[in-house]
Parts: sequence; C-alpha cells; structure tokens
Amino acid sequence: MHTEQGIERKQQLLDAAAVLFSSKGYANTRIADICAAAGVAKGLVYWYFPTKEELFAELVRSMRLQLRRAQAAAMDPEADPLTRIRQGTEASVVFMAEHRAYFALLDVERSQDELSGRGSDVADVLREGSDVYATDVVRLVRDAQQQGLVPDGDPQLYAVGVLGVVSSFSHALRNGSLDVDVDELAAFVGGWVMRALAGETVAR
Amino acid sequence: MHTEQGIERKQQLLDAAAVLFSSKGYANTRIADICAAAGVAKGLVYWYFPTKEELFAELVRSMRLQLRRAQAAAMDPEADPLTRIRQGTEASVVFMAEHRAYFALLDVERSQDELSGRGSDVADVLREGSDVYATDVVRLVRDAQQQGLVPDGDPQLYAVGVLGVVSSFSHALRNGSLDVDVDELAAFVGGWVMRALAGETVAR
DNA sequence: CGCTGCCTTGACCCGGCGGTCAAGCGGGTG
DNA sequence: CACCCGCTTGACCGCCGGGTCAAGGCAGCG
Repeated sequence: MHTEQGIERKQQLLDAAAVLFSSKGYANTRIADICAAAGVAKGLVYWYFPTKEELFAELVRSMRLQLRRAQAAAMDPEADPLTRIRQGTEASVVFMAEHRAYFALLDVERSQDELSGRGSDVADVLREGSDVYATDVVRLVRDAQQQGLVPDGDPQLYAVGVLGVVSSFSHALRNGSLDVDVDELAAFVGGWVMRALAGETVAR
Repeated sequence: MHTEQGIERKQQLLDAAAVLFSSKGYANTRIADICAAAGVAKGLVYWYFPTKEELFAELVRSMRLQLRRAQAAAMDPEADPLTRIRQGTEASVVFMAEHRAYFALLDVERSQDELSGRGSDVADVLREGSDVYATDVVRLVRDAQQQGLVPDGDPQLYAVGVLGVVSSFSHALRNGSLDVDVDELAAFVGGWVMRALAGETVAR
C-alpha cells in the first residue's frame, strides 16, 4: 500500500495540516496552503487522502490517540478515582500545552461538530471521540461517589465540568490571554477540579 | 435611514440568521438559506447588511447585550463579590438555556475567533466582547480575594475557570448530552463555581 | 396623477477552492 | 535494457456561494 517514504510523506502532510488548521481553522485552510507548506504539489494530497474532510478526521484521530496515551500514562492504576481524575486532568493540560497546535483542533472539532449537518460522516467520528472521554470520566466520578469522595449528584454533570474546564484553559492558554508556567497551570487546574468535585464551601 | 417596516424586516433577517447559524454553523449557512427562511429574495440581505460577516457580527453584538443585561439584573449590587459571581453565573446558565439558539453563537464565535485571520474586522469585535466579560470577572475575583473569600492566586486564572465552565455546560446542554431541569443545572453550576473558587479540599 | 425614496426581486457574475487527470519520474527487479 | 509501480506534478474542471444590479412595486405627498 505505502512504502516507507510514502508514510513519511503522509506524515509531512498531516503535520503541515495540523499547523494550518489550528492557526487558521479548518474552513479557512486551503488544500493549496497545506501543499505549499509541505512543499509538494496539490494533487499529492489526494494520493494519500480521499478528501479534505478525511484528512481532518485522521488528524483528530491521531491526536486523540496521543492524548489518551498521555492520560493513561499519568494515571496511577492503584490510586483512588479522585486522584486519577486529577492526574488525568493535569496530564491533559500539560499535553495540550506541549501540543498547542495539535490540540487546537479539539476546538475546531467542537464547532465542526455542530457545523456539519448531523448526518455527516466526519461529525460521527468526532462526536464518538468526545463520548469516549466523557464516559471515562463519568465512570471515575461514579466510583469516587461510591467511595464517598464526591457528593451525590448526576455524574454526567460532574464529568461535563471536568472536561469543560480543561478545554477552557486550553483555549485560554492558546489565545495568549494566559501567561503562566505550564506546570503551574496544570496544578491550578488540578486543584480547581478537586475543589469543584470534592470541596466544601466554607461558610460565608 | 430605515422606516419602521424596514427595522422589522431587518429583525426578521436577524432572527432567521440566528436560528440557522446556531443550528448549522456560520460557514454552513448560505445567504440563500437565510432568505428562504425569512421568505424574502436574496438581494434583500444586502439592503440591510453590507456583508455576511457584518450580519453575523450584529447578531453577536445584540446577543451579548441581552446577556449582559440578564447578568446585571441578577446580580445584587449589595452582595459580596463571591455571591455576585454566583448570581451572574446562574443567570448566564438560565439565559443560555432560554436562548439556546442564540447562545450557540458564542461557540461559533469562539471558533470564528481563531478561524478568521487575525487582522479580520469581525474577529476584533468578537474578541473585544469576551474580554469585557473576562475583566468583569477578574475584578470580582480580585475584590473577593481582598475580602478573604477566595485564596490568593492569579485572578485571571480563576476568571477563565468561571467563564469556561459556563460555556462548557452551555455546550453540553445544547448537545442534548445533558437532560436536566434548567434551574437545577444553574444551581449545580453555581455550586461548582463556588466550590472551585472558595472551596476547601477535604482531606483524603 | 406623477414623483420621490424606501424597499424588494431574482437573474447574473465571478472568484475561489475541492477535486480530477494525463503525463512523467525514478528506483528496484528480472 | 525494459518494465512495473509507487509517487509526484500542475494544468484543468465544475460548482458553489457571496455579492451586484437593473428593474420594478408601492406608499405617501404635492
């Protein structure tokens, strides 16, 4: 199917696309731009990818895989669920900082999500992905609740909060509206999530 | 400039655009769609708006104004800053639930933000808007810190967390991945923010 | 009744962009 | 050398969609 050189070339295209998509957005990135950035002719893209959408989807898939690996590596399998959530959260923040360009795609993905008609091929792949995350966190929250670490309440709600806050800080960091050390930020977000999940509001 | 009927017609177009933009996204909504929805001919849009982008910008402006009014109305001027944040947060959640279609634009806006080239006319209007929110919350956080209600730390970080969580829940609710009573949700988000801002993590 | 100015129409234009294709290139193999 | 096959090129196509425009209504007014 593909020679070694072919695989390399394909990766070049993915890399170029990642940079452009995340800086200019999916819709505003022309196939021609990607080719120019990669230094190849336009037709070549269609040797490796059937459509622009599929190229995008492949990018998202590969990034999601990387992120999941980073999360899994950060989470201590022995630890309690709450701690695991914190570890996963912090790992996500660090990952997103290290791969700003790549990670920006998650935002694009989100909008793409409601952008494309519901039946869209790509939208499905995308939506499915976020669901995986969500159910992961939901399970952890539920476990934590059973151990009395998190007060009762719809685990779904807690999960949305956890995932949302990570993506928000990701976005803010990317925008340059935040200027903090990455590890510091990760710790802050970790603490934020812990308090939100398990904190007791002090009397006013 | 515009007769009474003209203003009405313009509003019709804005309403139709709001529905379409928020259901299909900005990029996927054709001018022709808007006209069809409003039951007018295509050319008419350009009688009331110079470009599609400007139409979009006007929508965002009007929605933002409404939201700010709702927030202001919900915040007790006598209350302490922390309470005011909670009130503003809950009001935002309720508002976003009542105006799902409209509010969905905020997400579009966010992506649009990084979508359009940095120098873009519209991007400026949009960015400026979120800044207003952010600085508002930053000020409240700072006040709360001075009164010892919130622990020290970069107020900017706290603000990002507050704004982010609202938009996350907004998004989740719109997606249908959440199925809860609005007031319940608002209370949950309010509590979440309070804990995250002022909560003490219980010992594990 | 004509005239003026707001409004409305829909056919038309045209530039941009995703996608195609026929042609060529180069290295590995028999 | 000849042939194949994975790869590469760039001119080209066709369509879609934002934006234009000349031609009307249709009030209200003198």
